[in-house]
This record gives sequence, C-alpha cells and structure tokens, in this order.
Amino acid sequence: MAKRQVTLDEVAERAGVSRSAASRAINNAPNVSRVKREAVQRAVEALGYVPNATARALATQQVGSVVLAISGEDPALLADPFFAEVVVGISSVLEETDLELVLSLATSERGQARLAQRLRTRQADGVMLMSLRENDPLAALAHQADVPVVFGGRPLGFEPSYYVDADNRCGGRAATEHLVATGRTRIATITGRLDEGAGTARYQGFQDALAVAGLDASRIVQGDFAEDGGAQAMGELLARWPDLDGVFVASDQMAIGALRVLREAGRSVPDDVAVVGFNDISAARHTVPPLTTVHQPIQALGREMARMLLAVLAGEQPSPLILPTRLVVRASS
Amino acid sequence: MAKRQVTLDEVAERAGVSRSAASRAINNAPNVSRVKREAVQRAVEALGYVPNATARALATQQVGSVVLAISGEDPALLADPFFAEVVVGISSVLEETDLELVLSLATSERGQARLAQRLRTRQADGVMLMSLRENDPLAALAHQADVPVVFGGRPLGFEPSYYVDADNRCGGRAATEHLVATGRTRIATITGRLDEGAGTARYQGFQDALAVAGLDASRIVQGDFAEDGGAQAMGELLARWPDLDGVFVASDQMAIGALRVLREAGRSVPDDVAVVGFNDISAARHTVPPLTTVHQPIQALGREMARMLLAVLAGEQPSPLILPTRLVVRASS
DNA sequence: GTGAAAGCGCTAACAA
DNA sequence: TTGTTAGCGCTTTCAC
Repeated sequence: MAKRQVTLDEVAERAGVSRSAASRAINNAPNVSRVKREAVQRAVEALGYVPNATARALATQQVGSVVLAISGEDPALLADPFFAEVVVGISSVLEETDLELVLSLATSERGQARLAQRLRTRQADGVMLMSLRENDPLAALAHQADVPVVFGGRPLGFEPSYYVDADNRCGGRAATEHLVATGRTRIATITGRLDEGAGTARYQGFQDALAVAGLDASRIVQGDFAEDGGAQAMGELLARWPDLDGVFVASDQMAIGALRVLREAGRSVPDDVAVVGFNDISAARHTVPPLTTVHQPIQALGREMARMLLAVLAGEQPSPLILPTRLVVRASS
Repeated sequence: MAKRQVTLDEVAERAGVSRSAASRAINNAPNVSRVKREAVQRAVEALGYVPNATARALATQQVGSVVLAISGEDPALLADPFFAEVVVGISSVLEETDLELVLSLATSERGQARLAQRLRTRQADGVMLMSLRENDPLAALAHQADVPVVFGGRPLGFEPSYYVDADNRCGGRAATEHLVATGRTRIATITGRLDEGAGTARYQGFQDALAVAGLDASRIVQGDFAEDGGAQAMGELLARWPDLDGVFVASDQMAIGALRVLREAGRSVPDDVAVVGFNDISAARHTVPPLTTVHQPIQALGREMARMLLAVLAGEQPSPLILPTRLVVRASS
C-alpha cells in the first residue's frame, strides 16, 4: 500500500522531454513529434506511470463520473429487480466510456443532502434521476444543478428537457383492453404509487380502456409497486368488490403478491380472476400461473438514459425518448 | 449550468480572515477563534460556498469514494437478486459516511483495465471485491493494490486479510442433512460454479453430509448459479439418475429453474423429489411449492463488508467474518 | 513542435 | 490563534 505515485514529471525526465510534451504525448495531442511520443511511451511503461485522475479532474474541471440517484425512503429500493435491471443497462453503456457510475441512494436526509451538494458543486459530470415523487426535493435540486440531468421516467409536475420513459399509459391501456377483450367485465386495478409518473400513467391507461369499453372503472386500490403492498391491495380489492373477475396490477412485484392472496382466497387464476401485471420482470414467467404482463425494455431504459446523458455531455441536445411497451400474454389471463 | 464556483478565497475575503483560517473553520479544526469561525460561517452562507471535493481530494490524497467491483463476464450479474441485496447493505452503511459508492462491473476487458488502473492509482480509498473466480485477474490486482481491499466471499487459492463470507459449507451440509433426515437416499446436487469459493464450499457441505450418512455422493452436475443453468442441470441430472429422490441446489435461482424442469418432467415436489435451495432470496417463498432453502444474511453481508472496509480505512485491523447460515424449511422438501 | 509558467481549489507545515 | 507559503499532479495558454 501507499506506493509513491509516479508523476508526469518523472516520466518527462526519464524520456528527456518537457512535462508539457509528456502530457501531450500521453493525451495524444497532435503537436508532438514521433520520437518524443515514443520516448514518452517507453518511459511510461518503464516507470509504470498511471495518470492521477484527481489531479486531472482538478485541472480540467471534469470529474469523470456520473451519478445515478434513486429517490425514496427505502434503501432496499435498489433490490427491486426493476432498478437492478436499469443499473445493468446504464453500466453496460458506461463501461464503454471513461466515466464511472456513482450510486446514490438518496433515501436518508443525509443522502439527500449529500446529493444536493454533489449536484451543486459539479462533483459529477452528470446525473441520472429515477423515480421522482411528486414534489420530490430532488426535483428542485435538479433545477439548480450545475450539471446535466437526465430523468428516468417523466416526473410529475414538470417536463424536463431530458428524459427517457416507457410508454406506461399505452401499456396500462393494452393490459386493460386485454382483460376486456377476454370477456372480463368487472375489472379492478391495483395502481402503483400515484405520486409517481409511472403510477399515474398506468392508471390513466386503465381508465382509458374502460372508458372506451364503457365499463365501470371505480374498482381501484392504490398500491406501492412492492410485493407486500400488492398482496395487501388485493385483499382490500377482494373485500370491497368480491365479484371482480379481472385485475390489472401496475407492477409484476405487486402481481406476485396479488396472486398469492388470490390463491389463499381460493380464487382460481385465470378462471375466476384474470390477472395482468406490468414490467415483465424475469420472475413473471415463473409465477403460477405464469403472469400475463406488459413488457417494457428495462435494460434499454437504463442504456438510453446513459446514452442520453453522454449526448448531453457531448454538447448535443437529444430529444426525450419514450420506449414502447407491449403486452405479453401468458396463462394468468 | 456552469455557474462559477465560489472559492475558499472568496469566503476568506468576505469573512475578513486568511484562507487558512477559513479552511480551518470549515473543517472545524480546533484552533480557530469563535468570532472568526462565525464570520466564516456567515460568509459561507452568504456566498453559497461549497468546497470543491476534487481539490480537496488532491490536497489530502483521499478520494472520498470506495468501489464495489463485481467480477464476471455477464453485465447482467448485477440484476441477480443476491448482488442487488449486497449493494443495498453496502450503501446503507455508506450513507452514514461521507464516502460514496462507485459501481464497477469489471466484465469487459475494458472494465477490468479501468478497475486495475483505479486500484493502482488510488483513485478510490478502498475496494470491495465480490465473487472472484479462481485465477481471477482481479485477484492479482488486489494484491498490488494501493488501497485496502475487502473481499465478499473467500476467494479460491488464497486467504485475504479482510473478507466477509457466509458459512457456505455449513449451509450446504445442513441442506443435505435435511434431505437425509427426511428419508431421501438417492440425493443429487446441482453445484454452483466450482471456480468460486461459494460454489465449492456448498459442494463440500454436500459431500460432508453424505459421507456421514454413508450415502452415495456421485450424483452431481455443475451449474452456474443462474436460473437457466439450473434448469439445464436438472435436465441432465434427471437423464443420468432418473431414480433420484432429493436434490440440493446451490442457489435459489437455479432451484427455480430446477423446479420448472421437474414439473415439466412430471415429477412432483416434494413427493417424488425433494428440493433444497440456497440463499433464501425473496422469490423462494413464492415458488410452487415454496422452496426449502438455506438462508444467508445477504444484506448483512454487504453491510459487514462496508463496515470492515471503513474499519480498515480507520487504521484498524478487523478480523475476517463468517456469517451464519440456517436452513429454512418450506414445502419443497 | 516545444518549453516555461501559471493556474485548478484546497490543505498543511511552518513561522509568527 | 493566526497568516504565509508551499505544495497535491495535471493541463493549458502563451511565447518561442
């Protein structure tokens, strides 16, 4: 540990050139002669020189990292397969660049404060913000941020310049239409959090479809996207509308909880009650019965967020992106 | 964007003190008079000063971040619920500190190279390394690393100073003993990757138990910890030893795949074949039938890794940690 | 094509 | 308790 760092000066000396020449050679700037470039090359190898990123960052005013901030009070949020997939997408893009990914769970007060500071002091070159709540303090931060911000999902209450979202409304509609098309008439929904864009959009899709079909859209219980919440919501639904024959659940995680409750209540799926989820997480294929759900390209969401941020960083002005969703019919409906 | 940064000098000037005084006040060093401290305080507020972390890092030679590196060729690794939980544990600890978490998926050549560089140039204050393979290039890096390294799971081939692991061998043994105790006699196993510590340890536990019971331990197929691998391995197992009546599967993910194959093969679980998994991921409760499995405290694993790293960073020499595992009996056995 | 010199913003040793 | 003075290691004008 704590070996002394080999500095650029040492390389320069060894190569018998000036420090600036060495610097140019290393960052392969154009104005360096062949011989010097090669001399520097050799010196670098010989000395095992590796540039100090911090110093470089200080000099260039570029940090070399971007942060992914996830809002929400529960640190376990990240364990949600949805976010995990998003992270995979993001890091697959970032791996091709020299940027690194800083994970910022802005759950505690402290976490929020830290994030705020980072955003204001350009301690990151860019920020990706996910799953903002309505009136989320992070939104304010984003506005005064010193660095580009890309949103994952459209936040409620304002339209950011850069975001990538899935077509949640359309997906919710497709899911519900499917229930209608398969003959269900007493259709309920377990919504996601209605203070998040994805939650409201999916719910709107639900309303859209039932309005067109002329069906009653009042069977609704609000959930929270998580499994236990889904179970609880299903219980409530069953208690209030025991005659329901179809339910659109705004996330697969909740749908898994709902399936459990339905089973415990002795309702057969899909015979008594058809269930359609949302997200198409990998677990959806293995529920019993396998879950009909709305597929959204989660990894792609992450990838596109990262790409968009890169584009902004490169001085471009990419336009917002809406990724398509599509219904995947399995046995639960 | 790109507001000019307020510097310490400006604060000092505004407060009417020297820069060093300002610096001391801000880092609340002892030797500053009350009045100056407060003057600086006010100036900071008035100017909206926020220290520049990069400059500080350069001066103090402390970066303020730690990296979690996950080895493996598949970027989707992170979507594994196991890793996701570990990350949750880590970040819950880090959130209490001023360190941030850099996620480094060392999957591509490039990723590895970058990580190597970071490790060698002290671009992070510490490193957590997970799921190293035998002869993993990362291990070499870890040795020449300039910064403290904490391992998640014991790597094969050497004993690092700092690691936290789960008691995999004991867990594998408990799982297998349970199969024995419930009367199974033709017991097979789907191992994890045998070039990873966790994989071999669980397999050893399997062997231990069967040796004690005097049963045949030759029914083994190697898996890879992932669901599809588990399905495939189960197929192979069934083909080679159609008479098996119990199987210890070294990860829940693989067990989920195995359950599917058993169902498709018309074997009833647990009547024809008892299945025991490992990890106790949340999905294990919802398989059909619910999965008997070996619980390990995954979030705690992450937490302890982070704590251990903090301890090392604080100059302590924490001893390695082995977290307990325990059998959770559900309906699949 | 090359080198000298002036920073980037902060900390820390030293002298006062 | 205070201020002065060097750095930390790199980039980048600006003359040559």
